[in-house]
Formats: sequence, structure tokens, C-alpha cells
Amino acid sequence: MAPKQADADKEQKREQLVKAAAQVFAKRGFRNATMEEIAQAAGTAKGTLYLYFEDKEALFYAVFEWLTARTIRRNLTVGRAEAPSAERLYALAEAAAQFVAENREWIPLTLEVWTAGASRKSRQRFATALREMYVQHRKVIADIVRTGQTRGELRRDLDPDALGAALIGAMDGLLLQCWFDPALDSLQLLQGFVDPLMRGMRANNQGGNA
Amino acid sequence: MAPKQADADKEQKREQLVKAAAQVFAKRGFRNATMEEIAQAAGTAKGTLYLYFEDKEALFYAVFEWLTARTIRRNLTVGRAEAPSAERLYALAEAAAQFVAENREWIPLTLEVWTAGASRKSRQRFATALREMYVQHRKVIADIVRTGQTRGELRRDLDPDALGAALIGAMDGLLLQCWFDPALDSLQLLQGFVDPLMRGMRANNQGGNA
DNA sequence: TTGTTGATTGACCGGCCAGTCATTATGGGG
DNA sequence: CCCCATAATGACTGGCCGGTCAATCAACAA
Repeated sequence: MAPKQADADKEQKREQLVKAAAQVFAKRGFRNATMEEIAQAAGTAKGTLYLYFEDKEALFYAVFEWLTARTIRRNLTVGRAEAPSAERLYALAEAAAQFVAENREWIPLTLEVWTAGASRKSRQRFATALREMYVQHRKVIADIVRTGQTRGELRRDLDPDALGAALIGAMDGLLLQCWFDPALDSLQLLQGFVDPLMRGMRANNQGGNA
Repeated sequence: MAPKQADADKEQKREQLVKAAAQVFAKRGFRNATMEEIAQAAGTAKGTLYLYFEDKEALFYAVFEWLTARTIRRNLTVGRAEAPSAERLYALAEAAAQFVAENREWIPLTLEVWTAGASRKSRQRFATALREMYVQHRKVIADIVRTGQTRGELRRDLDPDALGAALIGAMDGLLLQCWFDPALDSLQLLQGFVDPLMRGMRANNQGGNA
């Protein structure tokens, strides 16, 4: 067997372990999840986990990377650059709301990751990665806003970075509320908020109506 | 000593213990914080904690109640009902941003609480309390919006509940980002976002300008 | 079939910590 | 000054779980 093939096998197994771990971490939280439990969920033995990951913390970090990649892939690659900015922002918000609705099971994991960035012993690693992820997220939106301004679609006095932060923030915040209150409809909430916001962002010469 | 007095003493001591616990939980997280550590922070012995709280979980719940009360007291009692809705919402947003800036130390505790609502064993208790807290928060904003609509200051087609959820969400989300990225200025971000949002919320007959 | 290499296993160990409780301190009344 | 009730203490214990590693297995070559 060529080493290339072996590596691919290994990579695949690693991913399978990460997914199993994600499930368990999501259901039980970092501290309550045991390595034994994770191994069981992956259909393997505890010792095997340590062939692929330094320790529990490293495994959790791998889960974090997996979750992040997943979220970004789904949320930040929406729409085409030629579309009007307003349309692009709508599409993005809608995708995010959809994502929340379809991925309830991963919400606890997201919270777990946030907490890791706030108070785990090896905080720095998570905090840095999260900061950079948010920088990236904000930039996507800020760039759309800037483009819109250049094109004259959006008001010149908007602060693209503030809007990026706020939109991302609103998505995270709604995710939180939707988790605690399953009766809430993320799509409807986001819409009821993006509509007036966009109206307030459009340049005057662009018609803004109900 | 009358029982009334003794009770007051007891209550006071309890509060002191809760505050010490809040400090430690904030710094180390629920799981990493030890009862020994908390006792030390409170200048007392571990056993004493168990005279006031059933177990670690109960102590944490008390901390949660303390934090919630603190946040609400500070954030939801801003401005007077007679003021224009736009002004009230501004004041509220500003107070929230200020609160975030002045209470960085409690952010990890907030995350810890969210996580408790998501995946701790006794999840239900926290989740319910959090849901109700958010209902209350959203209602404050939604009521302001509704009042504004009645008065003709705000557009009729706004969805007050969605706006309540979104504004609260944006505040939470910004809190998160500000924690991971200390370079961010919560006040500025919130402003750069509330300005256009409010512009999009005002009724047409009210002048909206830069 | 047998030898070799590397992957896998899971019993075991050591440390940690929540919670207990026998002991000690306190302080107010007699 | 002593007594007693109540509060406070902190050494101790039992269970749990992260991490280890000697033993076992699987795959392949000779």
C-alpha cells in the first residue's frame, strides 16, 4: 500500500473520530464528555483516540476546527459578487437563519466553543482562533457594504465594520435565543430585522419602500 | 438576637459567598472552579459553603440569578416612557454597550451560563430561566417599538418582536466579539449599527437624515 | 506457515475534587 | 465563669476519568 493511500485512510479515520467527538461534546459538554464515551460513539477503543490526538483538549480543538470550517463553508460563500449589495446581504442573512434552523443540534457545541475561548486553561489558542474567525466573518459583510457604497447603492455614511460586527452579532444572538426558545422562528426574526436595517442603509436615490 | 436580625445576617453572608463564587466561576469556569477555591476567595472554609448551598450546582444557580438580576437592573430600566421611542432605544443600546465595556470581567461568566443552559446535566432549570429572561428582555424593546408605532413615530409595518429579538441578539453578539477582540469598541459598533436601523424604522413623515 | 511491523485494545493507575462529618470555635445567657 | 446551641472548619473518602502501556491483533511478505 502506497503511503499516500495509508495517509488517506488515516485522514478519513481521523475525521470519523472528530465527528463522533463532535456529537458527544455537543450532547454532554466538554467536561462531562468522557474519552470512553467518545470512543464508544466512534466504534473504537479509548486508546485509539490517543493515536490520533495528543489529549482531550487537542481532540476538542479538532472538533472546533471542523465546526468552524462547516459554518464558514455554509454561510460565507453565498451569492455572487455582481449582485446588488442589498440582495447579497439578504441572501447571507437568510442562509444564516436557515443554517441555525437546520443545525440546532450543533448549537450547544458552538456555545461550548465560545466558553472554551473564554475560560478554558489553554484559552489563548481558542480565543485567537475565534478572534480571527470573527475578523473574517465581519470582513465578508464589510466588503459587501463597501462595494455597495462604491456603486452608490448604499449610503456613504455607513460604517461597514460596525455593520459587519452587528450583523454577525445579531446572527449569533438570535441563534442563542432560538436555542433557549424553540418556539422562535429564526428566519422570520432575522427578516423582520434585516428589512428595516436595509431600508436605513440604502442610498437616498434608491427607492426605499415597505 | 431576634430571628429577623439573624436572617438578615445569614442573607448577607450568603450574598458574600455568591459574589466570591461569581469571581471564581468567571475566572475559571464552572468545572475548573473548585469549592475549595471559592471558599478561599470568600475567606471561609469549604464546609461552610454547604451550609448555604445544597451543592456546587445550586451555588452556580445562585450566581446565575445574581448575574441576571444585575444585568437587568442595569440594562432594562433606562430612560422614561414619555421620551420618543427612538431616543429610548438609543439610550438602551448605549447603556448596553457601556455595560459591556464596564463589565468585561463578567463576560466569561455569561458564557458559562449560556453553556449551562445548553449542556449541563441539570440543563432544564437554566434553559427555562434563560428563556424567560430573554422573553422579558425582548418585551421591553418590543413594547417601546409598539408605543412608537401607536404614536406614529415608527413605521406600522415593523415587527416589534423580531426587532426586540434582533436588538438583544446584536447586543449579546457584540459582547461576544468584543470579548474575543479587545480592540473592538462596543459603543462605536453599536452606534454604527443602530443609526441606520433607526433610520429604517422611523415613520416616513418623520425626517430621516444623515 | 511463520515472522515482522504497526495498529488497536482496554485494564489499570494516579490525581483530583465534590461532598461529609467529627471536631472545634463562638457567643450569648444564666 | 460555665454551658449549650449553633456555626464553622478542614481532614478524609469514594468515585470518576484522563492518560498509559503491555498484550493482542491484523496484514502482509517470505
